[in-house]
Amino acid sequence: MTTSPTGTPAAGEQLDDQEVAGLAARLREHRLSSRLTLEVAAARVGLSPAYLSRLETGRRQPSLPVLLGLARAYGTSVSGLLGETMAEPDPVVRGGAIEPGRAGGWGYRRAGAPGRAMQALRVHVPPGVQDTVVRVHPGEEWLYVLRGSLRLTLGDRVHHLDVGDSAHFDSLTPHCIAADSEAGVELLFVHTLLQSPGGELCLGGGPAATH
Amino acid sequence: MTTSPTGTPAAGEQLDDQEVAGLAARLREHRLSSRLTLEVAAARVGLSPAYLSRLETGRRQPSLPVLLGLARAYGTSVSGLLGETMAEPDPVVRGGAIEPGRAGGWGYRRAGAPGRAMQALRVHVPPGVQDTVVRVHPGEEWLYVLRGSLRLTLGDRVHHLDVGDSAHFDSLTPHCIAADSEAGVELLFVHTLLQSPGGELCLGGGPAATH
DNA sequence: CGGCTCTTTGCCTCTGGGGCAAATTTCTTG
DNA sequence: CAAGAAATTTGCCCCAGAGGCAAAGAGCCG
Repeated sequence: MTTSPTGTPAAGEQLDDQEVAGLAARLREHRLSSRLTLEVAAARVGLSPAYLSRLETGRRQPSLPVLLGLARAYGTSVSGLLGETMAEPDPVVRGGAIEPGRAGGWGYRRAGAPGRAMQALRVHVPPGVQDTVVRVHPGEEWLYVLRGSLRLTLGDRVHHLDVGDSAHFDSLTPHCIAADSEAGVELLFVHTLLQSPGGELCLGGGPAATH
Repeated sequence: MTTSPTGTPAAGEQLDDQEVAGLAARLREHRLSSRLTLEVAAARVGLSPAYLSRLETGRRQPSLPVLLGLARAYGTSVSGLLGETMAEPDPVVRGGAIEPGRAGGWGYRRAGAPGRAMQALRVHVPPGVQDTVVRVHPGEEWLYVLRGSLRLTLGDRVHHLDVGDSAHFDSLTPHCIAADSEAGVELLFVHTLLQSPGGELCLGGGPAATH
């Protein structure tokens, strides 16, 4: 891109140096933490050490195949290498605004864009409660068991979770939860409503354009 | 790669057609679900419609900058486009010990499925850790203190959270966290990535498919 | 200092990203 | 059904840049 061969006015592009610089750093970090030499690492991915050096110094940027190869070689994901908000060493940097979450009660609160929201609740499910039929809607759900044990049914599979375990699933999957211990179960529940970029919710049920 | 100019025996490379085919499909899927035309979408990312078409039909593969641009434009992450949902039919993640992270002494443990819009981690922040400069990005974050106490700075305000407290805020707010107790602090972290451009495509009197 | 290993840099080649414009297909309408 | 308009695909071309090789730096140790 940048400048087109024919002399294009060039469109808005530019590889967030931020992003790329990070990539370079991360690549080196990964290699070093594995105590590999450029030569060895390069061989692993099928590259020349010289080129790998350039990648790590940010003077070149890998093509997709190479990027994938690197990710695989280092046992990470591409997004990991790119520092895309994911479980990665450096990215673990966020903080939060305080919320008057009262102990024992709920720590529920909504913030930011009203459109798409993430909601978090602390729930206590008493023992006797029968399966809760849960609505299926687009989005994701995540939960973490704080106390007691939980029986989680996802689709046709039943999972058993104890303290410290967590689950992450698509809300479209039919799901229901129930306590699996005498004293019931206490858990943190976070869910989002969003997904699908354009979202078709705006086009009413209409068949939208006959085809 | 492939074959070296000088005549290299060629290293092991090959873009998992699997992966690339998926990318193409996903690109199209995203664009269509946003009801955008090649032309519009291409303009958005700064590409020519023709090229975008090629990407969506898998006859070309995007360079890194382009890939990033596309991900941003469609409100997804690169890993999303690459379908890095990673083998994970099992949505349940067991507790287990937190691994001592390398970067800055942070320790974290993924507590949810990777490659989704919502990410969950269990993090351990050691006591001495200095404030971490945090990047601001669109999305929401939520955290819950499992053990220890936390000092978090949100914008210019400093908050103090103890076990059981939680916080929920917009990721755009400059924020950073630090342990506020001897033994550091352990917390659950959940965050989402949102698409930047508000969904203005389908609301209001938009020409949405007349007919 | 002279060798040894690891990393960076100069230089060169050729692949393939990517634009433009024409061709083709698809949906509308008169 | 043909004329038109809009959207997608394809032919063609060009050059930026991926990526290899080999030589030039850096550290290290005896």
